[in-house]
Amino acid sequence: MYLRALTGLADDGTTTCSSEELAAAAGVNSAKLRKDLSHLGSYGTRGVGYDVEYLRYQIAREIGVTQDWPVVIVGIGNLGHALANYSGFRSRGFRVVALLDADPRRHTEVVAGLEVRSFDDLESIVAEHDVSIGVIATPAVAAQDVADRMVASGVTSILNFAPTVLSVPDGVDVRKVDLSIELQILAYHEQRKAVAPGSEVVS
Amino acid sequence: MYLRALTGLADDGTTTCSSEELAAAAGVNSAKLRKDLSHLGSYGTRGVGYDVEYLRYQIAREIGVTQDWPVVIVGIGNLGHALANYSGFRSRGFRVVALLDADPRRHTEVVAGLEVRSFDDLESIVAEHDVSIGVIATPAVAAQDVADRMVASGVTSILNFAPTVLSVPDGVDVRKVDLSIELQILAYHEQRKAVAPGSEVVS
DNA sequence: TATTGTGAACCTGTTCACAGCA
DNA sequence: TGCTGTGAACAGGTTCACAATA
Repeated sequence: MYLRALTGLADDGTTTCSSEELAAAAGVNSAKLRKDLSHLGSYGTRGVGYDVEYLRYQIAREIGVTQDWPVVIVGIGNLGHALANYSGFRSRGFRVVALLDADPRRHTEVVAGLEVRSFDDLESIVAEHDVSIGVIATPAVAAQDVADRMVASGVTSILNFAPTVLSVPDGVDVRKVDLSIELQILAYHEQRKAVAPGSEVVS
Repeated sequence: MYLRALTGLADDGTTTCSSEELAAAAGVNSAKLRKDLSHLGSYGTRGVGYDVEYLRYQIAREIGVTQDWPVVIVGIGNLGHALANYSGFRSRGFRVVALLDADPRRHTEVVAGLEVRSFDDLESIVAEHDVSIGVIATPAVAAQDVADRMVASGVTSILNFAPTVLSVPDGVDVRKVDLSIELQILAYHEQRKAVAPGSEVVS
C-alpha cells in the first residue's frame, strides 16, 4: 500500500513527504505508518519527512519487488483471462510465464500473448522457469488437485481464487481471495444499515 | 466461510457436525468457531454438535444472504468480464442488474447475457432496481469519479478493484480487493524463505 | 460422556503522546 | 520548530480451559 502511495506521489512530482501526507495517501493513520516504517529502519528525517524515491526503493527492496517473479496461472476461464491480462502484475515485478488449463479445447487459445498449454506441462514449466508462485483460478473441485501438483513440482506459494480451503504441507504459503465473501460482507453491513437507524421504530 | 463449509458438508450428506469438524472444514480452530457462533445465539446442542441445515439457515439469515441483492458493475474490461460471469455471485444471492462502461465502443457488447450500457445510465438503473451495492472494476484514474457518481445516485456499499484509496462520505462502506498486493505478500514470504534457512551461512 | 458456550488469559496490532533529533 | 521514532497504554480478536448441560 505504501509502495503504491509513494509511486503515486512520485508521479505527481513530489520528492519529499511527511508521515501525515503519506498516511493520508495510503488510507491509514500517521502513527501506524511511522511504526510500520520503523520496522524497516530509520529512513525519515526528523523535522522534514521522508524522501519519496529513497523510501520507495527501500520498501521495494524489503518486500522483494525489485526482483522478477515468474508466475504460472492454472485455470483459464473468465477469471484466469482477467488475471492473465492484468497489467498490475507485470508492473509490480510479476511475470506470467505460462497459462495452463486441463480442458484441451482451450489449448488453441492465445491469451495475453501466451498460448494456453496443457496442465501436464506444469512440472516442466516450473522447472524450466524456476517458478515458485502459482495462481489457481479453477473451479473449486479441481483446486486441491492443482495445488497438490503445484507443490509436488516445486511451487511454494499459492494464490487461490477457488472457493475452497486448500491443505498444503508446512513451508508452502497459501493466500485466498474470495470475491463473493467480499460482497457478502458489504451485504451484511447494508442489511444492518437498513435496520439500525430506525430500529424498533413502529411503522 | 462457515456458510460455505456448511454448504459443503450438506452436499456430502452430513446432517450434524461438531465444532471440531466444522472448524476443520473452514480452516480455523474450534474454539474460535464456537465463540463466533455464540455471537449469533446458541444453535448447538451440548454433547452432540450442530445441525448442519439449521445452522446454515441461521448464518445465512444473519449475514443477509437470504435476500436478493441487486448489483451494478462499472468497468467492463477483463476483470469486469470475469466478475460479470462469476457464478459465485449469483449462487450467493447477488444479482448483477447492469454492466456499465464509459467507453462507447463497448456498448455493443453483450456480456453474461447483459448488454453493456453507458455509464450515464447509472442513476436511472440504481433508482429502478434499488441498487445499494456497486462494483468498480475500472482503471485507477476513473475509480474516484465512478465512486462519487455511485454515491450521488444512492449506492451505499462499494467493492473496489481499482488500485486506489477511495474517499467516500460517512455511511458508505468501501471494501478493496487488490490482486497484486496478494502476490506481493507471497513474494515477500518467498524472498524470506530463500534467505532464512541458510541465513548468515558462508557460501 | 461428549460437546457446547464462555470467562479469563493471552497475544497482536493500533493509537497515543512525547522524547529525541535535524 | 516540526516531524520522526518509539515506549506505554489501549483495543480487538484468539486461544485456553472448564463449568454447564443435552
